[in-house]
Amino acid sequence: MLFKGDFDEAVFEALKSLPQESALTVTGVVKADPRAPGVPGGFELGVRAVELGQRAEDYPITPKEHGIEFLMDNRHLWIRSARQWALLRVRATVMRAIRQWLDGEGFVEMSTPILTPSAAEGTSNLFEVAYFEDKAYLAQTGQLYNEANIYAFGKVYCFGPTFRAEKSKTRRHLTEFWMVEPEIAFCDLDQLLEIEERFVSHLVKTVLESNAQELKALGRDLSRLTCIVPPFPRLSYDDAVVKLQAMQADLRAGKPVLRYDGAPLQGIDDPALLDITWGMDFGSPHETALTQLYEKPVFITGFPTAVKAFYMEPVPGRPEVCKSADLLAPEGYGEIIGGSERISDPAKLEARLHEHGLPLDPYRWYVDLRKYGSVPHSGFGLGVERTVTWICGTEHIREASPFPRLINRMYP
RNA sequence: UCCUCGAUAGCUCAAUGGCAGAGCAACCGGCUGUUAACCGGUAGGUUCCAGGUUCGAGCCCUGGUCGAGGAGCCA
Repeated sequence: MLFKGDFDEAVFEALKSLPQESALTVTGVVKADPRAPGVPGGFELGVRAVELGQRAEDYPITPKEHGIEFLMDNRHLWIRSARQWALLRVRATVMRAIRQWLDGEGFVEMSTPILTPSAAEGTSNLFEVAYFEDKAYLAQTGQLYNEANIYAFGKVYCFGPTFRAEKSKTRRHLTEFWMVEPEIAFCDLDQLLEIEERFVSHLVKTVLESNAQELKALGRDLSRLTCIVPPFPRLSYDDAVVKLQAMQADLRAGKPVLRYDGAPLQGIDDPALLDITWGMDFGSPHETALTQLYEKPVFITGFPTAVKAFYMEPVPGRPEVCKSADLLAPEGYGEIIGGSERISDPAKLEARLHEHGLPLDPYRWYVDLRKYGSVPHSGFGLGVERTVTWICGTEHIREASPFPRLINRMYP
């Protein structure tokens, strides 16, 4: 805060004309003033002396609305803006809380490789890189390696960037994103879900404690976060399909479909988007609809074995479904966690590889894990940017990463 | 890969097929407890590219390029 009386008229005029984002060193007296904005706010600096560092010229981001292409071209400057600044500070809190909670629960952090050998499972979703005379692929999961790690360390997690070469152009997809993947020995699906709901609740609670001002700056409705405590509702895939079919029928009949709080369902423009029969995987419209039925995140359990990965344990007596669970964030945000109990029997695993048409050779080490002291085990992967997007109540995932990588975006 | 929409001043957007416009930013002046301030003035254009229709195209047609939203796939 500068006052005219504290400065020579000419100096005051010169300072006043400094362009936005010029660099200054200021000296002054800190004082409390309720009118002062910012984070944490309530304090301001009565400036007595100013030393000019660098005078900025034509700062591109002006105090008005900008288009997304322009802002993304100027991402290196956009992160200075209040909203982006708040969002990225929440992201840092989430990343800290992830390690804090897992370390406190006795998990051991294990790095899994980012450069991985030619995966036999379709490489269309993987980024290929030159590896000397050979080819390598950027990892899209560390899970298989973590299954090896648990037999040495019990409870482990890997936490790092992961890569998907999917040609997705939606508000939920990045081609490079951060994922934390815990894996636990002697753990079945029910126990896994208890870990997940405690974990996610801790992340939300830590952000509420650490970033109240940031959430306020983002305009987040805090009541949507303070309610995030265990237990989370569990909905079987079977029941979810029935619910979706009923919702679709009501929409088609013009009957109101209500959210958990009694307000009308949002975001389903065409009832045909909710088409589903048992056996189909969920698309994003299905997640959008289901998540609005609950105040908290909801687990969808027991997906059809056919639409899920080969390593998921089939349900005893009902092999057409597997011990899998996705966690869908509320308010239409959708999947933030995918998890399952893994097959622990070597013969069963080999049979599943065969059913998926996968060669045994690249997975020999993975099958080995079931031959030497195999135990029931489970794990999950949580997407950091999706979680931050949900906690912050943000429209698009690209703002949850400092320098997001999207299908059409590598700069800056 | 598919569907929908879009591209005009530095930025955000207007403009019946008939002179290219506004707000913000910049620059000049006024004002000061402002927070995307306010008042007055100045300057700012290869209307994405290549063709075509027309007396005349920012606008209509064809083909591209780029972007946004969505689908599929997924965290």
